[in-house]
Amino acid sequence: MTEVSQEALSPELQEHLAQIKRGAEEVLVEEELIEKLKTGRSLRIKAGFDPTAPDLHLGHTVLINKLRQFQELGHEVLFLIGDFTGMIGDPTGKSATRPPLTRDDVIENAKTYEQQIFKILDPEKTLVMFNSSWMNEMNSAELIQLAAKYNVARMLERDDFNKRYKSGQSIAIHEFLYPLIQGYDSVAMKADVEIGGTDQKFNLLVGRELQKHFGQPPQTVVILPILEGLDGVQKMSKSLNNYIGISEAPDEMFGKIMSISDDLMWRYFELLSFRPLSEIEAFKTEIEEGKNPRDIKFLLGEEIVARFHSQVEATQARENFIARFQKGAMPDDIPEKELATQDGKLAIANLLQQAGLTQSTSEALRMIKQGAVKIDGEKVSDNKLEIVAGSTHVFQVGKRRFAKVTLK
RNA sequence: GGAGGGGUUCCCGAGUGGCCAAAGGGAUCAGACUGUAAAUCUGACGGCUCAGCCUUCGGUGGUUCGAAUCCACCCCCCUCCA
Repeated sequence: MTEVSQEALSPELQEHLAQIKRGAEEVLVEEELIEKLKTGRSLRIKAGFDPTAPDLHLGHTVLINKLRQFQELGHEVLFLIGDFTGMIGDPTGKSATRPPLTRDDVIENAKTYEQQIFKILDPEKTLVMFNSSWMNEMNSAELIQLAAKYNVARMLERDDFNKRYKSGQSIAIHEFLYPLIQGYDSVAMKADVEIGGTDQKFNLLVGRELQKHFGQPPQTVVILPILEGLDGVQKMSKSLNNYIGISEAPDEMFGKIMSISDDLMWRYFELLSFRPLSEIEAFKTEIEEGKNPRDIKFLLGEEIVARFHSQVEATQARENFIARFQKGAMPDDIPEKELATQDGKLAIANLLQQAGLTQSTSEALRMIKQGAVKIDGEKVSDNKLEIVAGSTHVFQVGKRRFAKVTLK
């Protein structure tokens, strides 16, 4: 192994490299990356995204944050939407073949992506691409030639293929094509660097192999960890409902960050904050010396809200949080509803259900029994209470569900 | 084509004729407490005109006073053999 002497690097390059490595699980191969950086040219940074899930959450932004860092260092981001590979679906073992998206769907989803990613990325240095634009041009003979460049034994190195093969579960032939095509994308895009999560490691490495076959220098692979969801255990995902969406309202976003455990907060700081690592270490020290972790969590919440909304809204979100949960105040943006009555009155349980505060009248009755229901701040204990028409009150279920209801 | 295993309430998963709206765990929600929508503890967790009633255990149809549990057919998933 040729050891690259760190001393040979200029301080500027060292800083450059340190930034790229921040939070990254692995950089393969670092020496090659250094060589590329030394040339001083703007590198082509690839990252691939699924065409079906344009609703980004903070988990996705770990990757996007890294892309932004590259942009700040003067490189160009190639944001790839895998509309062709989306037809296959990355093999997970259980997902069936996905319904194909129409051209319009793809364009629509791409727009949604742009709206969201440009809150983080610089549009001037971002190129949005679609892999259908070269894959639709490829004919069967070419596809077979592509397939000939890889072999079954190497494919079976991939962990999930390996497990399924050993345990006798089926692997459809087309599933082998997914890593191949993703790898070929790197060839078509002439990527210098590709970024992906740990679950993508195998696919990213296939890209390197294929580039070599096609006479290109292999891309450097930067592997980022997968962000845990609000529960702190499973990965952040929409289907597990443990996510924070980047287009959520400021109060909601702030509240969700406050709901993560004190332990998980550090993980979020590491992967989501743009603060220097030294500052984050200082926070830890402060807490050890007796500072309330809540106050540090406030800083994280504000930073994230400010990124996707604004500093003003972030400050407001923090103040709202303090007012609502520490002082028990009502929010100032209570949704207003009008409900009709049959005979001039409405039972409390039905009202709560119709106002959307509970899913069913049964749930409403349970909530009353548990002491969770308030009218204008007064706790309700009578589950047969009737509200007369012509009145307006603020109804509350728990600490977070409010509605101002006018009965007609 | 043959043999076998399985489909239970949001998820996992018990339950082989009445004691089953269905154990247990997870998720979720609420209450208490607090330093926060952390942690911890307690409770709730199909629906309704709610001490009662109604609808659920892949689907349809049976047997029975009574079925998630038994029978028939059908649909779907998995494993092994060919």
